[in-house]
Amino acid sequence: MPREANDADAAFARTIRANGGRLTIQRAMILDALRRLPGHSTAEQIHVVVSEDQRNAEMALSTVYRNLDTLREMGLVTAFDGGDLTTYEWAAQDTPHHHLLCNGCGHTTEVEVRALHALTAEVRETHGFASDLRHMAIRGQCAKCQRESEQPR
Amino acid sequence: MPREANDADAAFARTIRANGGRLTIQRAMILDALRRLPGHSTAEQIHVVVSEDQRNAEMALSTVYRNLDTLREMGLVTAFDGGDLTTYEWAAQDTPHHHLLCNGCGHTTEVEVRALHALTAEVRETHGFASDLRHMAIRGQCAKCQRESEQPR
DNA sequence: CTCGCTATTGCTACTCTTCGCGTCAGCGGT
DNA sequence: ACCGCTGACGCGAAGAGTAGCAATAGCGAG
Repeated sequence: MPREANDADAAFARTIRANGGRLTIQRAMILDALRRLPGHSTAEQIHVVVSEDQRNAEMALSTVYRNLDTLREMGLVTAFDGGDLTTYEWAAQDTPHHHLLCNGCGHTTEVEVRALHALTAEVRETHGFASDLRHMAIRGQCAKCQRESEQPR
Repeated sequence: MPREANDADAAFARTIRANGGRLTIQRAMILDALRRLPGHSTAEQIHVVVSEDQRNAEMALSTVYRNLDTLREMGLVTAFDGGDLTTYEWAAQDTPHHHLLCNGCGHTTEVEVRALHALTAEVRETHGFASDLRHMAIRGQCAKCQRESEQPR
């Protein structure tokens, strides 16, 4: 067992307790699955991984959803609703990025946007709101769909 | 019949046809409902309004959803998924605004954010993406939830 | 180590939204 | 004014995600 894992586990437990939560086997298993899965994963995928890892009992799908939501509230997980499925990602290993979501074709592109610092600052000053800009969805029209709608048949 | 209505109807029909769509009675009725309903409305509310207005046949709820989605793709309607229900708004009468969505209490606040111009510009230059910033969701923690998590019990 | 409080789990029922498919009706062309 | 092509409608059912509730199990206190 590498040392990192223990550190991460400890930090995980600390954060959960700090929010008045409990470190259950289910949550530990979800943490594990999230660390194992690269990038965005759906609740269903996480459920499958967790079910394969038969260290303990099976887990209800609703428990997966519930915990992902709880962990998101605690800031340990980021969620992104891409119009179709909702995907989740372990916040610690998440390189901050954003999603360009095309209204036309529904395609999403991951990008990094520098201009968001100004946004964070403005929202904090004017509303005391601490924005979490990981996984923000920016709707609009991608280059391809723009061309198509400008030159109809 | 005021003149505006006819103008709006004509523009509506033009936009729909330009996108290869057809102006059906159902779409006209939804347009009407959206103009009548102030601010954000759910598909269910729109369905109710449309059903009261018995000019024509009833409309299936799935038709309401389908058309709202189609109109959104055409840019005539803006949609916002507030974590619970999805709300829609007639784009023409929509004062551009954004939503601060708290991860903790789930409360949403409508705001206007000036810093978004820079974001639009950056995304257009780097990705050729025409962002539609009406109804953007900004996740984070509201002032109240920040205080609560800083001073636990 | 044991006890008790209460957060969490599993199950099931339910809600919101989308999909598939057969039928209907805009709308462009004759 | 009539035809035909194909987009749109209605209906029924599937899918994703949530809520309610009784039973279970963390975790802090004694």
